[in-house]
Amino acid sequence: MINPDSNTEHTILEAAEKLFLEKGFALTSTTEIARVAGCNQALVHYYFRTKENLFNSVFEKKARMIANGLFQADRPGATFEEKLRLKIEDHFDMLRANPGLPFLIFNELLTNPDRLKKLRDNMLDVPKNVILPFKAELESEIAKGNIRSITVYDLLITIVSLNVLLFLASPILKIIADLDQQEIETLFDHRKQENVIIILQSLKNNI
Amino acid sequence: MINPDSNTEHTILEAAEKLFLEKGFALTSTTEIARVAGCNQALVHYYFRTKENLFNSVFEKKARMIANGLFQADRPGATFEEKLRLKIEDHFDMLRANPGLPFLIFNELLTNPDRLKKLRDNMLDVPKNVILPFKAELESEIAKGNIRSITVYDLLITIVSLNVLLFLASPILKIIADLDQQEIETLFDHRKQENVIIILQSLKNNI
DNA sequence: GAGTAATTTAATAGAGCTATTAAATGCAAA
DNA sequence: TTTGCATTTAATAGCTCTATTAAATTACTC
Repeated sequence: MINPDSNTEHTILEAAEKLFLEKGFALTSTTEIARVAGCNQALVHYYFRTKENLFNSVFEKKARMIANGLFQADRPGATFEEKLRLKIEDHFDMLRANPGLPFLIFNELLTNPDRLKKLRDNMLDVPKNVILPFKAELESEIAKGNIRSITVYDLLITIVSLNVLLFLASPILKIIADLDQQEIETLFDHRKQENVIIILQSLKNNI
Repeated sequence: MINPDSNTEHTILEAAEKLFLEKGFALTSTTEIARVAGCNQALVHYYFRTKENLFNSVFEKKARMIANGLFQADRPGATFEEKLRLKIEDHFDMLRANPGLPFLIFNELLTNPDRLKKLRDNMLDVPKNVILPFKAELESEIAKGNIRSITVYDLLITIVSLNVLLFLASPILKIIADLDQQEIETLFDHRKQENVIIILQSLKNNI
């Protein structure tokens, strides 16, 4: 075929992505990846040499996607409240489109300190590009007395906590509470609005 | 020694607990447990027969602890707000005393469906004993117009999200934001209060 | 169609893991 | 001191996994 973006390579990457997202790095074998991709196990190594390389391809692809999700196009005319609502909802939608991602990230970063340190070094520009502009807007609102005093880091931790834990826990919730896929989707719709309400209400100024 | 609660067995259990909490079931080998416990690898199997048994011993011990944490002694005189505050703080303190627990639970329940189903069957009485009494109080407050309309499940999801994700993410936060242990402890103190504020504010009725 | 390079396969080396076994050691009562 | 039982050790069977290799097959070029 002489590589018109080698279909096999792509198939392997997709199989790996599916399995890594389901079970993490350690519990996924190259043999299983090959089985899902419908090819010989040696081919996985032929295209990616090591399992580690293959994992990094998946991981970096996903990390890039998250980063893109954070660099949202800004809505210039909107009020702060409207901007914040959209930020929360965009973050929520990104997670909903990639529900296995929180598990993968937590699992790998917590069990593999090297990966964590490498990530930190690749992330050095995030504060400047993502956090600082938002920080300025937040502090302006606080100065105007529109919202209570809070750091941008606290607000971010709150958004991430409410949005991420839902997707992390939803496979467990699904079994424990015996929900079908339809009910899970309904829950997601509902929690998206609930998370917005919680955060907006929690910022109100009670002088 | 003829077993005055076999010290070796206990040492192995502690080593296993430490390692399982750090790295989960799959990444912890009985060889490594033996190394940390300072004994021969075969001894791990002599006392617990299988790695699975050993893991269950650790897991059940922790699960029992969590359950005890949920069955709080009630404060009969307190207002609903005060009771809720204490519930959030107790939950937070339990996690703080066992910061590795959320990782262990998520990791094992998400990668091992059997364990999840077994847990569900052991948990059938939790709704009745823990949720229902709280549900009654919550609905009474809503009826009185003291707080906005919300289900007890939403409130619980919010509490768990805010409290759990902090401890799940703190090892990552520690590296990314380059915090020392003192700064982490300060962050925990602060977030405990912040989580209470967020939840109480989010329940306010805005008629 | 021959030749060449890319792709795919089967086979396996080498490492690590769990669990078992048989033998060695420690201890306490008879 | 011997006997019996609990504990500990060394050795290893049997398995799975990653990665490599050499050989086979396919695709493309001339």
